[in-house]
Amino acid sequence: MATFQTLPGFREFYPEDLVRRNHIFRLWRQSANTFGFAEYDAPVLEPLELYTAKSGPEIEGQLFSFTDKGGRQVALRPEMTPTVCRLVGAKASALKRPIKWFSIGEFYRYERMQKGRGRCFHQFNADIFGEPGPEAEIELIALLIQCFSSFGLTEQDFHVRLSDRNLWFYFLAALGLDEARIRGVLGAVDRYEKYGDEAFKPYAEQFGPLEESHKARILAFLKINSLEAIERVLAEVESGANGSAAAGSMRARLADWRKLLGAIEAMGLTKFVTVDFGVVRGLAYYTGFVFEAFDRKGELRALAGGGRYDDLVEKLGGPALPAVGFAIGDMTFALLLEQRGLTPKFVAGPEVYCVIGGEAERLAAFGDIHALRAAGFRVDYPMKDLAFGKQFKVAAESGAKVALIYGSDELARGVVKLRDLTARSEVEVPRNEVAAAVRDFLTGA
RNA sequence: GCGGUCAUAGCUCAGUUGGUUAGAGCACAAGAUUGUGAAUCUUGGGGUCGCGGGUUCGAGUCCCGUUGGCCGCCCCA
Repeated sequence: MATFQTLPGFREFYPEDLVRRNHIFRLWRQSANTFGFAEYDAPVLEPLELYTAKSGPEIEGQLFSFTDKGGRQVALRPEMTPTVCRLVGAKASALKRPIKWFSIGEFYRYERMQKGRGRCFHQFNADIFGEPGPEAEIELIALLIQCFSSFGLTEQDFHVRLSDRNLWFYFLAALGLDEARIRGVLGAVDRYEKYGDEAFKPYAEQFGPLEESHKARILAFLKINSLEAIERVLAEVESGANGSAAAGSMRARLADWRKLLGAIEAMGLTKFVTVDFGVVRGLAYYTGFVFEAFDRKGELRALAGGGRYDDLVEKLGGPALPAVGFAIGDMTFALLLEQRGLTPKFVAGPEVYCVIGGEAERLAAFGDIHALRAAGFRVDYPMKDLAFGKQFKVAAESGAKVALIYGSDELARGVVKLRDLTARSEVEVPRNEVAAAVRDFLTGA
């Protein structure tokens, strides 16, 4: 039947699908608003260079990119971060600090579909610009947790894994590794959870095998899961040979950790946060704390990810401006809600359904219908004459709480019957009091 | 880019070693029923059997190709 198919990986939202999507967006937006974040939006189509500048030309293979009629190389946006960096960078000196922004938008990546991943998806993005200290991370991690909790998800359902690329850099530098080797090790750490020792293979191929003592210490560092564990490692580094410079940086960094974890505890959110140095996040532009949200059962791919990217605004042509942000994808998140039975089921139907006798009664009903709608009530009625029995059935199935009955008997007496569709009881009200009676009924008066 | 698996009505699926005009349930619509509800009965609309080719007297069924879905690998901003 379908001559034209939906493009592979793209989604269509029928009304019942859009109900669920809107529910998700509504609570995300509400959470961001309660945290004082301002909403923005931006174009879906951007210059290709916006993405190749940040991630290199290889990225183009994963973009919906093409040349437009003006000869411009363009791409559908695969993420929000470069765009928001441009927006903020362009007006940085005029924006009130702290800059707390969020958006909800659709993104496109030319990829093969998998569970929880398609070629188009929506993301909630929240970012704070201009705040170099952990105060920004505190606010964002709290918001991330709220974006999940507001759906009824608990610490049984998800947690936020928190790590720190700064400490990783200081630590690996103390081992005497140069920057290229450090990035190689971080790549292995990123894959370690999935592949175990295999994860170090690419490093070995590029730089030769890792020294055994180094590897043991790296694996121990990877297993850090608490503030106390960080302190133990710090003591080791301080007693190490070329550790003195790195030890100073690590000691200073520990103050940020205390501030961050202290604030999370004060908010009562400790149960949602897991210190886990196995998280480093793949891309190189993160410069400090990084975090990812996962389902507790570990069945789904990442629900959300974020971290600090202090160099990116400047790299994209703006002023030097520290930044932290995170994004939640809608596909995996919807899967989690589905698994936990937390998706809403009902389309918002009418509150009032009008049962109409015939053409003469229809004209009488129209006056009330329009007045009720103008007063803000959701009102529906059959568009063609139907048997009364059928109309009551439709009224009941519509989800309406109340039916208004416009029959010839009633109108002859100057009244309308108001039927309580739940209790199946009726009262008569004078025609000029219909709006008031409906309001009283629906508000429980 | 690679691999596995699947594709019949809006949905879930039957369909015999290849054999008449491709079926059921649900859903939708009409009627029984121009004044009162989730029931019942009757009836109806809806299919190029994903698409293309091949084998055959004959293909939903067998073969090849292709497109698409799902799952995994690579990747994951």
